[in-house]
Amino acid sequence: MNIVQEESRRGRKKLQRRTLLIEIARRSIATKGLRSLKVRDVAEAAGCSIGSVYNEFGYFDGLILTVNRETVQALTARLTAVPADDPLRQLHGLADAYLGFATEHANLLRSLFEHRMEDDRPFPEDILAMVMDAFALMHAPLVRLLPDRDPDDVALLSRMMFSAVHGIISLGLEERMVAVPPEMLRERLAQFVDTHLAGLGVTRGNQV
Amino acid sequence: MNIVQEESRRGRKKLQRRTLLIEIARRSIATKGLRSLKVRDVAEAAGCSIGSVYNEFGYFDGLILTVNRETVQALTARLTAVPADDPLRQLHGLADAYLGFATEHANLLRSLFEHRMEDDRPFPEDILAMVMDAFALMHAPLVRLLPDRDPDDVALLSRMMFSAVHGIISLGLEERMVAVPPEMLRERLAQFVDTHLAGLGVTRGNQV
DNA sequence: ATTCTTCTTGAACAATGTTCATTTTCGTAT
DNA sequence: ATACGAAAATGAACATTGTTCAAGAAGAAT
Repeated sequence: MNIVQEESRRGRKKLQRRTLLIEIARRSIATKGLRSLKVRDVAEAAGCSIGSVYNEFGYFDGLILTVNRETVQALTARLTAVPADDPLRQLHGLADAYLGFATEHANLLRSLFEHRMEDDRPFPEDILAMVMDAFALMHAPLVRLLPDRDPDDVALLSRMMFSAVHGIISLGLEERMVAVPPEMLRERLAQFVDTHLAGLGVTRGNQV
Repeated sequence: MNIVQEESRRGRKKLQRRTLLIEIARRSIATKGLRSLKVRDVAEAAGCSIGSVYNEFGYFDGLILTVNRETVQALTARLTAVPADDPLRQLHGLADAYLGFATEHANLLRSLFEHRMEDDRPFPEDILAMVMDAFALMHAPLVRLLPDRDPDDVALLSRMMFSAVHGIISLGLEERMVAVPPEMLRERLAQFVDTHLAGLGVTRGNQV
């Protein structure tokens, strides 16, 4: 048998269906939320048996984790697409990009952060690492804005800032507990970033 | 029959068991997480039938919601216990109290924020209101620190600040995706509050 | 064509939420 | 005290959903 899956006929079909399953699951999570995702629904929608889902992902959580993995990737792609020319604008761009992604894919993002493993199965390392990396994207522009600070300090600072942004957005987007009215969220977020930067001693025109 | 439940013998027993059920559920959530809470476990631990749980709470989510309701109450109690003498110290106290509660009751707090209703049953209004109230507790001290600002502005500001704190803490406490190392969390949080206040133009000694 | 490997299937099982007819409990009226 | 009836408790039965696996189908290798 060929090692490379894409080259064998069998492998192509398998991969094709794997993609289909993921796509179906993602769509379901995005529209109806993680809680109403069911194996049988996914299998039926994909036109295959329940067992095939298990062949492909091992256990049902595996499918969810795969969707989540791709969610971080999509998020990261969006965040890294933010122009890095001006560090201050980049920070705002990052916050804004996160807000945009969270708005458009609220349920997917929730699935990423709220999904708990069954029993005490370990949470996949790679997803963890990817989320960390995404949250570290504020590091580079902050370093440029704060050249005199201890780098370790800035590293923590950037993750804190991103965590704060995450908190504001994730609570702000909950229609349930509207911490901040959605319309205002965008500008408020920008204001928040500015305020915090001001607190860090960064004033407009301070960048390298 | 007596209207007041506490006064009838039957009512006393009923209430007693209700309390027991809640206590068992809370303990289970706190130690093993929301996902592994099962009706049968709760019923068995309480020494009653499954049906009784349903008699008491209507549906299983009802029990969870009751626990969550009491979680917000406990959180609020802890937050309102923070001394209000000095507004700056109060803000730090609130952030610290939240961190303390989140550390001691990580799973309970997660249950509060992560629990999703089945299908599209509406999220209980009262819990929502209580969470909002808790998040508004930074309002009073901020008003004192920023007497010249538009009150509506300060209202939003306070909820944003609390949301930010929430984000930092909830991500920081996830062992899964350690955004900030736990040991440092406390001092970093204080630093965050200070930085943000500085950005708002508040310097030490600025309070009324 | 034959054989071997791999994948697919879906029935069966297991775990869990939910219902409800029956039984039990218990306050109240006689 | 007894009988009656409302309220509560019960748990078997059911519904839903995750999981397994023996048997069969499909594809690759020779």
